[in-house]
Amino acid sequence: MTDTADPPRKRRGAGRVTQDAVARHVGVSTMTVSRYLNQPDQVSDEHRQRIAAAVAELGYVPNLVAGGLASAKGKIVAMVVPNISGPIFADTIQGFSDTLARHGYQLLLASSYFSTEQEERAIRAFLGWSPAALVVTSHFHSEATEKMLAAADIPLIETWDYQPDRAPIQIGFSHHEVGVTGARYLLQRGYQRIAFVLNSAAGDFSAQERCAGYVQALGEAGVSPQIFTPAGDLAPFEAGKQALTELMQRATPPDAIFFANDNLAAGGLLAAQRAGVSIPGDCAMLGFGDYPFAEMLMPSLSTIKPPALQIGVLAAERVLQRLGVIVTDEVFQRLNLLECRLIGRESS
Amino acid sequence: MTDTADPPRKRRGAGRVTQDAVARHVGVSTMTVSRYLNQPDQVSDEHRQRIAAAVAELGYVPNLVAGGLASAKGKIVAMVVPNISGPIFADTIQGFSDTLARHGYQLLLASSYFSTEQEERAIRAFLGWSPAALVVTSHFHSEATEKMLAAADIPLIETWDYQPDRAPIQIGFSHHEVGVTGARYLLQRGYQRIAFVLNSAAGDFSAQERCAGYVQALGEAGVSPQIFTPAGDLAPFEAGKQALTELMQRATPPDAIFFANDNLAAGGLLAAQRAGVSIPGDCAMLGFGDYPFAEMLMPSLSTIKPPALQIGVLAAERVLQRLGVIVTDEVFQRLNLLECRLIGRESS
DNA sequence: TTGTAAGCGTTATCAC
DNA sequence: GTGATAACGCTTACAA
Repeated sequence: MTDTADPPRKRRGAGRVTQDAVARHVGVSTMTVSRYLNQPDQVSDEHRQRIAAAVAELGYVPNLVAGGLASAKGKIVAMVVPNISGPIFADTIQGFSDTLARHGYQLLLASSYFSTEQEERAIRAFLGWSPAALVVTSHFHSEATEKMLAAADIPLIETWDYQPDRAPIQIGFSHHEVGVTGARYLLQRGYQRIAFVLNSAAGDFSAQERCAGYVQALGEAGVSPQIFTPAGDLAPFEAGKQALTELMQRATPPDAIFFANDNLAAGGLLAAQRAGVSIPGDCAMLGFGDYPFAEMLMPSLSTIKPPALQIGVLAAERVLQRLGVIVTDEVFQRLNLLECRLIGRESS
Repeated sequence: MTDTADPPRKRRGAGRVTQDAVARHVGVSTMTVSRYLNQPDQVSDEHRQRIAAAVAELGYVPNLVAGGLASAKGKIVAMVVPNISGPIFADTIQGFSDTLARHGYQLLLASSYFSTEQEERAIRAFLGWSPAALVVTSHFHSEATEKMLAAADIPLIETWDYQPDRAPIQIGFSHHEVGVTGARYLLQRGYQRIAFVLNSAAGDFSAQERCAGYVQALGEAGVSPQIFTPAGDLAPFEAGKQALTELMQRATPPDAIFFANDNLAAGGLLAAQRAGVSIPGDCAMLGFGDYPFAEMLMPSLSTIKPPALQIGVLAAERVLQRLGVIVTDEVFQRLNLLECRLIGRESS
């Protein structure tokens, strides 16, 4: 005998196969089935096999909502990124999601479009699902968000940023260092009049940090910086065109340009070709981001590649460590400073 | 007086502010608070205001997990895509996520990498969260997946595909039509020897459908097709280079090439420049996808743009309609055939 | 190793 | 318009 009686028809969860159904099918209590699912070691061999068979036969799918409510912690992790499309964060999301999935955790995702208000809305909604952890981008949040995060008491990770003084887990790189690296690279290759082109989006603080690094490196080499700020209302690609055109018309045009990102650089490259400026002969170019098209341009674009995928993977690993899903011997690393990689191509 | 007594210290949900706390703070029952949240119309003005104040003061965040368990339907929608990064699906995810968020629904996301097995795993995990709806890519699923989906009894949407005969909601476009459109466009512009370059990834059935459309259109015009199949182990960009090199060495080289996607075309473009083949003078080029770099290439790439963002937005809208969140007068559209747009640029 | 009992925080139902 | 009560399906705590 396996089954006992028809379960009385209930009002809600219409016909869903429950743990209880499996338990009765096998002839054990629901706790044994629950243990089979969560701590199989504590279940006898015989029960393990019979429960496995029943699960398959009945097509039982554990109700994670009920489990989450009972245990006050669901196997779900929430992430807020500025945007999903766009060349920057997609790899981070991908790495994060895949690593989580491998360990049975699911990803709850929303985008903020660099608005702390939208971020706040997303986080408020997320917290309702009692996620096991929360991952955000950068350290810039609204006051209400900070309050919620403090009250939530779950692992919090800030990515694409590195603020050692802040409490959350930090996973990112130094934009300042990127500026230094790029500038030194151009200096080493013999360029003397190196300009920096800022992003047209005024809110891009990271770009300004990269610029500061550039200024420092040039200062150390005794070279005077030359910063170009595009009109704020232009799309980056157009802003890059504008920058190149205006810079090359100056009395002493630069012999190298460090663009705040690859979109700007691509615009610059195109404008250069149209204007008959030889790259890198007349002027070298360096971007940031290693967007997918960087190697497809003519000439291919030298750039600095941020560890986008690695940030996502590491964020997931730190989350899983904090949750005890992954166990390591090492001390837990709250601060994770990753490195960018300079990729020299034809444009420099 | 507002508060009554300290809530007894419970074992689990450590210190979380509950609906009950809000109710006691105001002096009503939890049901009134619940109604305030879900059907505010049924709550008196006075209570509405006092509850609103209490919610703000206490920092109450509704526990959606508990709500989901009680009502057997959470405000969460699950989506499986082949990949998150990559130029194809990111826009769809973005549009889907944003539209959902605007209506208070959250996105649960996973990627399948075109593996029905991984898709099955993701869907199994998702169903545990009783999502309000499920969105997948294409109609190709494992048997077990089909069974689960049938049993789940929630709105199911298949995107980036269009199979009128299948039961789920369909949102996509006709790849065959894309092939026809592209070929006719090239014919109209006077090209006579038009080649088609397939994708190097053998599993790309959509590309083969586009190719079939190309063959049909050429047949109707009395032109014989010329299909090039790259080596299967090459990355698309490299495959494109190979294709161009070999095609241009033939006795009668093509005067136009229709590439299965923009990555292939970009490779072809680069190889052409290196080989001194003038584009579009010696040979025109047409791609598919309108990847971000298409307009940045030299010459800029003519291509066919799929409605990626629109697919995502429409998927969300259909979900929300089916759930009754959005109400329209029109009859519900189960079949949604969208159109691609041909973007003529310098390469043709 | 297994079972019993008591919640987890919300909503459906029905009564007032 | 409001409230009492009983689920929702699972896990924690404790007992055997």
